[in-house]
Amino acid sequence: MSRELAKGYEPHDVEKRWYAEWEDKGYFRAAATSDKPAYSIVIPPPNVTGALHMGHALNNTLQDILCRWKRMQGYNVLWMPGTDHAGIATQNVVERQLAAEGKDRHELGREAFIERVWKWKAESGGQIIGQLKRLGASCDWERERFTMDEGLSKAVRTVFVKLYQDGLIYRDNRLINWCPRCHTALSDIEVEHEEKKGHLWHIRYPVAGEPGKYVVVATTRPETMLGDSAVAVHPEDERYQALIGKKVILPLLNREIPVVADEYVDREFGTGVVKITPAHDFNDFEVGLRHNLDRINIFDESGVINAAGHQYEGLDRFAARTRIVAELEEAGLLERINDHGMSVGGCYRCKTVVEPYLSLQWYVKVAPLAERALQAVKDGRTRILPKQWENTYYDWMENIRDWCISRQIWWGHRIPAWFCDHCGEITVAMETPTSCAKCGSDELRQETDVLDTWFSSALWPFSTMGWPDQTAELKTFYPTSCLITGFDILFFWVARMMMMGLHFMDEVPFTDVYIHALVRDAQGQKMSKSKGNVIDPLTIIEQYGTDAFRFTLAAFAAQGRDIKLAEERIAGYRNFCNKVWNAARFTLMNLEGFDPATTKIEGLPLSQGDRWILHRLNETARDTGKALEEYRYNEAAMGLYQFTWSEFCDWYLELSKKDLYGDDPERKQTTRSVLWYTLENLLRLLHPFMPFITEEIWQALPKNRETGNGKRETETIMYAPYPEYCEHLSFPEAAADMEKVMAVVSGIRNIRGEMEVPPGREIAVILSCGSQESLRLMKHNEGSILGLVRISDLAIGQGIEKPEDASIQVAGDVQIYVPLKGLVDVAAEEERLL
RNA sequence: GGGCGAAUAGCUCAGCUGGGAGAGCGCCAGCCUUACAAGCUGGAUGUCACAGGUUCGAUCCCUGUUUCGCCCACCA
Repeated sequence: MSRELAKGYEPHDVEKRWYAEWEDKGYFRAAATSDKPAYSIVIPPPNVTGALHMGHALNNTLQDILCRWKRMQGYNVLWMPGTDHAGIATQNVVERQLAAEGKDRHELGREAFIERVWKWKAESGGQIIGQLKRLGASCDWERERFTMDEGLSKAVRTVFVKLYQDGLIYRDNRLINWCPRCHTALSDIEVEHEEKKGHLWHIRYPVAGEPGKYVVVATTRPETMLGDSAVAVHPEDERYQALIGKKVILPLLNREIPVVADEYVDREFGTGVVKITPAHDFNDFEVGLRHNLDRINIFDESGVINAAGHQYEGLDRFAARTRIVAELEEAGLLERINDHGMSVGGCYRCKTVVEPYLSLQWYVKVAPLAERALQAVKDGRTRILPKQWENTYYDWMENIRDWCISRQIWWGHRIPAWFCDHCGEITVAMETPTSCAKCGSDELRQETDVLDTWFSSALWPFSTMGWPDQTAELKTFYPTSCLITGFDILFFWVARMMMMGLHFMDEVPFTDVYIHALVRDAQGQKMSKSKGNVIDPLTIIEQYGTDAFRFTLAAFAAQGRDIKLAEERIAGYRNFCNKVWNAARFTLMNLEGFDPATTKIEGLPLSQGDRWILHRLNETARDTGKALEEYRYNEAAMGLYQFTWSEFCDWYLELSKKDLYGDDPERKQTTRSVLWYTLENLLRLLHPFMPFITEEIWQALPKNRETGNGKRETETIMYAPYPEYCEHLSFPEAAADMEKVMAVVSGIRNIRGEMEVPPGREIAVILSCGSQESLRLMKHNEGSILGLVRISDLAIGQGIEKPEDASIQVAGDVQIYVPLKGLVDVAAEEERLL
């Protein structure tokens, strides 16, 4: 029995009701083993600390569309959900809370702090999961994982131990990027470079033993001079030949440092003399290696000058700069200051300016891993779409440097390495060793560092499926079918999953990678809290409904282009939802007592209009599927929009009234069948995009009783088969004719106005054929009703300027009938009017 | 310094393998028409950034220019 639908679509109640139902019934569940073909996607795990933002909304809408579509196509779909422990980010959140209580983590101690983070996670972490549900995400929630849960921790330890044994993990004391606020090392890609205005200070370094003589060095960071252990010139620079091998006096500290010759120096830049600070500059570090220079670390872990800076000890690095510049000037050693643009690196978590910092860290030797990851894409075993991202991927993989994986924070996977204080042996093992394997001492202490968050997420495609155990899930769902993500984590995540997947599973982690755009505001600005231009997806959902929002995102998701989200567009698709809703109401009103089982489309006496809409439905199904195959979400969405509104609603529903309200029972029944069939299939096509409204209407549609006890093949539209192109419902000639009808009706509109149109609500346009002229337009349609227009279509008040305006040149053979009031002879009308 | 992308109606954007310039919103005019005023009907609006080239034909392909945006890079 059909249910009464409310006059306008009210999303909130519908969304809540159906999501609960789907979840209760276990419709999102994937089977570990199944006869059906497998389709799998792993979610890019959002940070536990996260709240749903536009990026998530887009990313997960696109994934959900694919999952729902594949499920309807009969696949055994696994959408693996979960969250990331987000080391630094999460630690920062909890540290801020502590700060608000006037405490810091060191007061608590490591264990208590970690406990506190877990407590926080239990209480308020994972709100994003609830928000994903609001979005309609059809993840298999029963499988939800966390990058620090027991299974994933085991996977992380296994990988670490194996890589260590393979010689792919090592420790080294070198310069890394250090965040003086987070107090941890960062990998190269965790540093965000920004062009900033700075200065180039030209400083005089007196030559030792030659009073009055000095060389001028140019630097953007005068405070680092405290750590200078040389100045360098180019070996072939004629100006400075005499200087090479001599010593200069480091101003302020009055330390003698050598002048070295190194090809690294650019003669053209500045004065051609460079101060060398091996402990605080990546280039200088290399120069220092070549010339065996001291590495003088002048900062503590907060970027405050340490004892090596003598009289400046205790000064923050920027305060030190100010003071050093002032003192140099006082001493007459500051020659000049130039404005100078430069790029400054900031911590990707807290934006603090990072410091090149000398320290002992753990690294992954990535070159061998990268080679395979590179090859897999070149071979096409993994496709990256849009294709232009392949180059970016290649470029990065080809120039990749070793990955610093240790972090000096507490929240994360603690590195499974133990140091023996007696013999210095390092034991790397799955479980805590009881004694040193080398000297037998039981005084072992575990490494305090934890792993980079991205280390555990690199394992996500297989760790979530139970690896290192050989599970049925791995067998069924690995490699995954597709990964959908933003380009911002191509290096952080995608590239590393490729490396780890190939190394540990010997197979790529996914066959397709679809890179989507960034969501910006309507002006094209990146959304950020500081700019105050953030649009909250949940506010949008409240206001317009999830389906409208999802449809908007899909319609905007053109490949390779950022999305500038304009709120008016969302309103437009909210209207579209309402249009679908009302088309359904109209259909339902006319389907009283209709049983789809009794009237199969095949074999019905279809009118031209029937054939046309069935043909267009058929084409739309074909086009939508094809667009989705190619990740052309916007084309799929736009095609459905056009079909629904401009064809089904604007034309077919109007045409159908003639038959539905007419007195030909056969026509009426056929029309009801076509209406039902078209709407039912349209709902299925729309379902991946608009899951809620389509389920609500689908449930209200008359059920096919053929399957027994009034039930459908499936209880939910989620598992109703996705429409495919059917050869026998292809009526190209009907489509061609209908286009002509539309053209003719438009033509008739041109002669309205000066026609006397009797009162009444509708008229039918009937075309009969006779002459050659009309045959050209209407040859298959003798005597049939081709179009129905409302009386208001024939608006009064607009005349014809010239005969060509009446594009009904065949008017002599065309008659307009007004069913309620009799017949208007167009030929006569035209005669009269023109 | 390399690399990538974009420039189409007032606004936000489609336009995939050269031949019709399009959508939504906004604007103007008219409609409370029993599916829908979150709607219906009609209307106005464009040197498709600029300059060359290829072609019977270019928004689309090629070259160059300009303007924006992004990514990567160790020139102090």
